[in-house]
Amino acid sequence: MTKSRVTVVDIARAAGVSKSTVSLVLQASPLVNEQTRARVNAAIRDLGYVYNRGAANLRQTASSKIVGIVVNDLTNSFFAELAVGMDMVMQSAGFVQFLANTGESLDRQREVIASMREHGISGLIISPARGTDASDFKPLIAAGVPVVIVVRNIAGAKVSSLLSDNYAGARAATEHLIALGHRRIAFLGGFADTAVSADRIDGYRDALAAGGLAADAALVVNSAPSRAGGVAAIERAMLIADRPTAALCFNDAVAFGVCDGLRARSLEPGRDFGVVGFDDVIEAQTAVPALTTVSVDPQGMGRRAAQMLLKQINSGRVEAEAQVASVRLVVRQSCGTVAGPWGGGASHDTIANDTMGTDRRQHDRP
Amino acid sequence: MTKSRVTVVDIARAAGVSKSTVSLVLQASPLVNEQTRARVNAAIRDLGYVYNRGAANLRQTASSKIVGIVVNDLTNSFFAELAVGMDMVMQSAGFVQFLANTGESLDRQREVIASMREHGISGLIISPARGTDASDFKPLIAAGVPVVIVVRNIAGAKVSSLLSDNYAGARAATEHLIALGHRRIAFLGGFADTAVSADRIDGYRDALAAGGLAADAALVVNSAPSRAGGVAAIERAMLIADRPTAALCFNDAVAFGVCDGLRARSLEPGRDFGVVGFDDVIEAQTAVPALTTVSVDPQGMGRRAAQMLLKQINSGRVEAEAQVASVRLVVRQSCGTVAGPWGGGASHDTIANDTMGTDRRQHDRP
DNA sequence: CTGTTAGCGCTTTCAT
DNA sequence: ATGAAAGCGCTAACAG
Repeated sequence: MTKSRVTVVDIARAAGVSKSTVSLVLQASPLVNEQTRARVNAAIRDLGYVYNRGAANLRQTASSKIVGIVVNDLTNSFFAELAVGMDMVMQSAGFVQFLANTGESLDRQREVIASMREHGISGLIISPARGTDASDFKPLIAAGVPVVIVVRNIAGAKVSSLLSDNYAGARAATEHLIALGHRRIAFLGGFADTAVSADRIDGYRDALAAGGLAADAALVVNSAPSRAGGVAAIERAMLIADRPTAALCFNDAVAFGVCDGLRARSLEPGRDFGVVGFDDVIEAQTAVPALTTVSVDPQGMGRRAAQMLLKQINSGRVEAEAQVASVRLVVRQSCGTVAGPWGGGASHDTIANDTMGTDRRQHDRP
Repeated sequence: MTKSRVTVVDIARAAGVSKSTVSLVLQASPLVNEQTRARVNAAIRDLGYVYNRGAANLRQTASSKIVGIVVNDLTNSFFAELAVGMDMVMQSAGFVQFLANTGESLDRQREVIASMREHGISGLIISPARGTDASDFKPLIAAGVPVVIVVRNIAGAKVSSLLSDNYAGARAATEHLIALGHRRIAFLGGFADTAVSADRIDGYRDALAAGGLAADAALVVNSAPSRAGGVAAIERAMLIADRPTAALCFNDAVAFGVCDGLRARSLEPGRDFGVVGFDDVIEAQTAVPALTTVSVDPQGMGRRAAQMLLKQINSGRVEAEAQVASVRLVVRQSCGTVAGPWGGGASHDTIANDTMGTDRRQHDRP
């Protein structure tokens, strides 16, 4: 019963005009008579016509209004927020987005990128899985498809990237803990083989050194960057003979886990033990009042990445512009029961509002 | 420098065959000689050919290997997990997915669905924004595009749906609190105008009635279904003259907020005050040991919804099958410091493992 | 302002 | 087992 498919020619016939006129109406061309336009639009409504972008795209030289977004762990609120930020600007720009989660699998990542290419994406934003190689983006950029790498840096990839200032954030956080009088400060969570982790640990170490504190390798404990990982990490950290009194956590999930673990030992995070999280998520800002975090505003970062991509798509130039997202240390006012030597002070105080360096080189598109 | 675009005809020329043969190779047809196939594949590799699914789809009668996923709040971990579950089965099935976040905006939802249709999705999974009307899906189903509604029921929509058993979950949770000796039990968080909220409140009320407890309207307090909302809700609840001693929370985010709020008043959730959350998220399972939750396994639900959709896409029939996802009450072992009259017992104990009703009616596709 | 004509890259009979 | 030709739904010249 349902007609096979309503096409331009159907509506052309119904409106008593030719396909081309219909096409012009569809593109809101000013070259068409008001009367005809009205008749055509009526026919479109009556017949329930839906525009076929696939066909249009085949003919047109313009790009496809589709972008791809690939993330390594959508389960992590940080990436969910990031995706939401991208979604906002992409929707506003009339784009629709493929979204794929790799779960850190390089195979899935490769498949998914290939698939997106076959579907004609005109740009890609990716937070690469661990172990991603710069060469994985070669074909894309060779084909003139702009790519924006976010969150994790890929050395040697000649594409745009947007990274948070992990070194500065970790350093500021550690200095904050030192200023509060802590001498045994742990770095908890995350895997050592990522650039993100390396940068944060560098910042942490340099702050310790600058503060005249020795770096004890035992105080750096790896774990999954999850809440469960945080619980495990703090438990291992507390086994050390000379226990830490504070910790910088790889991310917020780890920090939450550390808080859980502390409470299980009757320690109050913020009073008895200093905790600083990383990769702050919006909602968390109202949630754990005693927790200090290094905030990177994931939604804002997502929006910015999306804008970087759109700029390239619209200009037709693929660039390799490295941007660093600013990062700020947020110290929350401790609430009610929690009060002690630290954390009782400023509310949402910005300690460091950091760099936003820009280093651009661009190559023209062929 | 980069060639305009490599097409089948280019690789046909390079391999010394015709387009049709190349097409056969691409479809892994057995009708083609091993030798030719090899030459063609070599050419494909050499020229860096990428298959154009848009063009293929235009000619082909088959469906598009693209599905749409629309959620109302990706910021909520529940939906992020749901999306991850869907992503898994869609990727495995060789599909790629559009994902859009509506943020409860009906306008955005309409735009996004229209846009996805124009791009030729062959199916849609949607967690509808508040206020979505059944008629919004009419055009889709009229066109033979299968739709699966998840999480929130839309009365009168003649499409498949997958909902969790909110009534049974809320009822079991409330009965659990009653069994622990609570007499003043609040229902915290969520907006009254959603079916989800209504069902949960019904389960809560019926459990109270069955337990011989009066339903005090003051004990039901609405708030945003977020962590911040939970803090607000518990604060309002504690203003009541005859205070509650326990609460069933609209979702996990609210429950976390309630815990935050309790701690701010020096109350320990689980010992001093009974808290039950809803919409349990995987990671949370290891995270808040003292919290009882009604678990709906969002990833599993996402996988199941995706399978429902794929079944319809592959069979070419659009059905209207209502499924109810099972729900279970999980009581976690209280940890360390927390010990008291309740919650000190079983770990991950399944109190209610509920219905999985299935009611199917199907209409043939035109 | 509107109609004609010619493809975009692919699949698909139908011949060979 | 392979080739020739037609056409999917649309846009882009170019005529009128």
